[in-house]
Amino acid sequence: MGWEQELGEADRMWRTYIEMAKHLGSHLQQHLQRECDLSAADFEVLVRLTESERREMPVAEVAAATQWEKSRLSHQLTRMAQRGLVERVDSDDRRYPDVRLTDKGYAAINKAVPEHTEMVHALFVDVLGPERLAGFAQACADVLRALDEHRERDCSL
Amino acid sequence: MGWEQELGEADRMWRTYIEMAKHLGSHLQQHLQRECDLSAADFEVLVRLTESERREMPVAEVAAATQWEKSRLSHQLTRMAQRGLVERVDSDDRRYPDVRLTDKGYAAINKAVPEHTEMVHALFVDVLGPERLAGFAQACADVLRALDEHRERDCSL
DNA sequence: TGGGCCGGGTTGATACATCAACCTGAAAAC
DNA sequence: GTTTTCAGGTTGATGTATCAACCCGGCCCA
Repeated sequence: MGWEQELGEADRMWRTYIEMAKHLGSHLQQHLQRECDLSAADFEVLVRLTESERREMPVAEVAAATQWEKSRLSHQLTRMAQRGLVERVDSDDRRYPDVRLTDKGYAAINKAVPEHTEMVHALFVDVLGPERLAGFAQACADVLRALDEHRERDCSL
Repeated sequence: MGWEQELGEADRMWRTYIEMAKHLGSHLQQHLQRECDLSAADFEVLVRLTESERREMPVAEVAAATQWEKSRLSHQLTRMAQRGLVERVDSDDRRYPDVRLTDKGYAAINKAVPEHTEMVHALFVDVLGPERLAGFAQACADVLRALDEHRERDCSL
């Protein structure tokens, strides 16, 4: 043994971040589930669909927006369709069907978004305040950039 | 529609955080899976077990450390036991068995931790630098505190 | 001493994530 | 015009997360 007792400052800060991310995520998720009967996955798909004027878009577009694997999305859409939140509709190219938000799905997301947003503000935005929030977001952006660079290096090997 | 086009600064910053958390988490997870054949859940359990001198502790202690539900932990331990990473051993009180790190589990975690730590430094700690890291961690701690307070209010209703 | 209580653990069912294999039909190649 | 190719979608299998139901052995109490 040995290393695990010798956590430096930086590692403890990393753990603080992990703790925060875990708790914040599960809190928001549980709220969504209990109050709106939506999983985080449901919520994400529904939000993307509202970003289309016609409440309908190609599956590939949802996949691009969510950055999910195609199979994950397909399974998710099957479950959501069974629960009546969305429906698959054929488009001109029969290979690539569209997904449409049903009225039920529309009602669900319109109830969920304001509640979710309120929660995000209460637990995150308002806690940090404008300046610290900006700094925090900048830090996140920097980490994201580092991740992209790292991924590029990995691919070029 | 309407609200979804009117994202304020704060909401875009929230999304930046969500993006970062998602990418960073999945990157670390994939690395762990590919290089060490460990899931994030495996990793967490193994780390907690190394925090005991004897590589062994009561299930309840692991549950407390990870803050997992008892059933989640039980399922996880079953799978890890099947793969030979841990084993359940009876303690004096037959109701509450202990979990012990096997040699295979010990080897796995000793390979994984340094790699994981290196990755965390490369992608997070070193990207932010000492001052910004401290600010970031402080922000996380504040959000955590807000979460705790919020949860208390919820319970007292 | 022999019920019944009770806290912690396990099990089962369902939802979600991931990987690999497969299907499908439009468009390219011939 | 037939064959090939191929991007994108679906399906199945396995691992993981969560909830509810159940089990079990020590403890309390009569």
